[in-house]
Amino acid sequence: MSDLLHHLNAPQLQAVTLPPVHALILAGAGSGKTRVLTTRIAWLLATNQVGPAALLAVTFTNKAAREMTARLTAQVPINVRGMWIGTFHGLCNRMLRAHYREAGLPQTFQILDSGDQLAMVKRLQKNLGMDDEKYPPRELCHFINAHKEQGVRAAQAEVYDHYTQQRVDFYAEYEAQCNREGVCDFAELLLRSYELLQRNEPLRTHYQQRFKHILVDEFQDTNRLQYAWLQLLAGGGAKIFAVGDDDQSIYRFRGAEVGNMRDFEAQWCGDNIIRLEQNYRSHGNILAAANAIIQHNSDRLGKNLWTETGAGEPIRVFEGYSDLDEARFIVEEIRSLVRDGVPASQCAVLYRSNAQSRVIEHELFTQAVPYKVYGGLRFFERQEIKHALAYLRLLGNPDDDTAFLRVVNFPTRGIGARSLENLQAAAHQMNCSLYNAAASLSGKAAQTVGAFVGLIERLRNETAALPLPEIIEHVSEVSGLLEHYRREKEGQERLDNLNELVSAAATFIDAEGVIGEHGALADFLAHASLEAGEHQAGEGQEAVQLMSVHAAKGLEFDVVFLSGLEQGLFPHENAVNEGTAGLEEERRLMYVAVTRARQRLYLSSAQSRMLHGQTRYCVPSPFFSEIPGELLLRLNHTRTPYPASNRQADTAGGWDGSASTVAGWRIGQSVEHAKFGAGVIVACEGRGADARVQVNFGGGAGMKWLALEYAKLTPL
DNA sequence: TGGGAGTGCTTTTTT
DNA sequence: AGCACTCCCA
Repeated sequence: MSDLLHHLNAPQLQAVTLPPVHALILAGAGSGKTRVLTTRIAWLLATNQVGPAALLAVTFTNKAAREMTARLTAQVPINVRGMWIGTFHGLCNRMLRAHYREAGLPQTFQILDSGDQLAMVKRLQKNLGMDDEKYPPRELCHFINAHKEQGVRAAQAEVYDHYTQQRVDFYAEYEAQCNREGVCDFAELLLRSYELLQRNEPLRTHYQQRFKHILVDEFQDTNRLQYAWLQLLAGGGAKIFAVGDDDQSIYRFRGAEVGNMRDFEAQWCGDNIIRLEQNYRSHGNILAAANAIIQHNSDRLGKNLWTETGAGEPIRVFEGYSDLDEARFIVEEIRSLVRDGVPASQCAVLYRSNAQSRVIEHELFTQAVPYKVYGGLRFFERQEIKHALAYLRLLGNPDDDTAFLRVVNFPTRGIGARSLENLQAAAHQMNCSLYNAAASLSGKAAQTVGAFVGLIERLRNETAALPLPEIIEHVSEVSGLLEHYRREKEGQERLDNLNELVSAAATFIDAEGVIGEHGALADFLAHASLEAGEHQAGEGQEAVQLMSVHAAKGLEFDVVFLSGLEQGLFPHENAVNEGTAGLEEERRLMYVAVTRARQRLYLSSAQSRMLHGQTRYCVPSPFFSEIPGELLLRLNHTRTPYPASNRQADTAGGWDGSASTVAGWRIGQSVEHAKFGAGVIVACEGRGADARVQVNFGGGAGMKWLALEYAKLTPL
């Protein structure tokens, strides 16, 4: 037990050993947040205050949940299998599986991932004859999800004009269709679990009495519904131990409400606020920069990171002539760092948007530096995997129209669009699933679709007694999936992945044991939806790590390159257009990025950048000026420009009629305007009296078109 | 049915 | 520029 608490600092110790009270732990970057959370759990168990069943610990990602479980197992000799440790979605899924009847769900209900949801929306839209240009499917998905995340059902949704009326009506249709098919989207898992607890008094009392301690990770990322769910569960006296950092709230765009922290502070936790401000990760200069940046935000709960480590190196700043030049600089630095013994995997290149990775990847590739890119397609999102899973879903739940349509004609079985239209019409009329409507078809479609239904029936019978991995093998073979990919020219990788799916199922069985009386299939499918699997990147390998700033949250590296620090890119212009709230979130993102670095931080920008197929001329990010100058070491202009011949140089008179010079002004030139201040010319147009230039004045005035005849510009 | 051409979009992302 | 998606034709 003393071992448990031995290495904690004073505030950490205080947090870990709090009596049973609601508490908010404000944990700065690198302050030992996860450690405090798991040690708190371990301490509660080790001191016999509660048993494992009385604890609920919730995270946002499966990775975080796994890490917590692993650390806990190392700290206390306890079987964590029965404990409620998991993601919000995972725990809600667990609750709904356990009480599917009370929740009004079929026992084998399937989970729609975002892609499935989008497909469902498109299909429904078509069936309802809804204009998909006026009502873009993605926007409808967002509309539905946003409502669910606010706890609002279609019946309660506010309608203020025809446009919302249409969307609310659609939301109602969507709900009805999900219920017919017996499927839940992600937000539905949460909302339905919440409603179940709210409406079902015995169940609510059961869980309220069972859980004595509720521990929440990354509390700043909770949305309204998640917060309400926690409050409901804690309604019977359980104590909420919430760990979070309002300065690292970077998911506002997907519904996270930092306001939950304030509310929790005001309504729940009273004076039980503990700040973890000692940082064990970064050198002093890096922390000083981070603190200086975040101080420009308003309405913070307030926190100041400090470290016992020395100031360390200055922050290196580089301004490239172009994105290519910037990339070349980064890769040269990395090569020299690696020569000096820094592991490549301890070098990370971060960027605001994924599109920026291309140039850097290209340069790394050219210089033969191994690298890994995070982000992109994940295992369970691959086409061949989704196909195989669709067959499996149909075995468990034939009413799953999304799965039905995905594979009814894959591999091709001569079932064309006409047949499917007829089938959908029939299903609509009979108010039943496509699968069940198949029998009512006539003509050729009756044969082809009938054969497909026969195939599914046959597969279901043949696999009834098989273990899960063998079910998957059998279904992949008999459905023709394997044969299809064997014939395909580039099919080997897909075959490998299907093999991998079989292994994944075997691993799953071993790890989880067979849960649920209906066998492992439904559990495995839920697992596949809830945990889409690893991104391509493999951790720990000797490769430079490339990722977006968002993806870097929670990670740390010896050396961090933060690239593309330009007005409009970081902070992103879309965010800036959202006003102060948008800009402040960008600033938090900047804060997250900076605090990823342990020893050395590079901040780089480019004067011109290829974006959406066009060269853009850029002004350095306003975030530069928020860092005290004495922390910075400017490396600019110590090198010669990257040879222009390596990319076509700007020549006067663009092919599309635009110009790169006009009346003596040229793109890229720095200018000063009496009213707007300093800026850079980013575009030229017209001639004579019509001559205009577009100038980027950065944070102050933004982009402006100026008529040269009137505007008073002076070269800088 | 499948591929080739044409069109439009483009911040961040977990479950 | 690059990618996803749609549409149309052989």
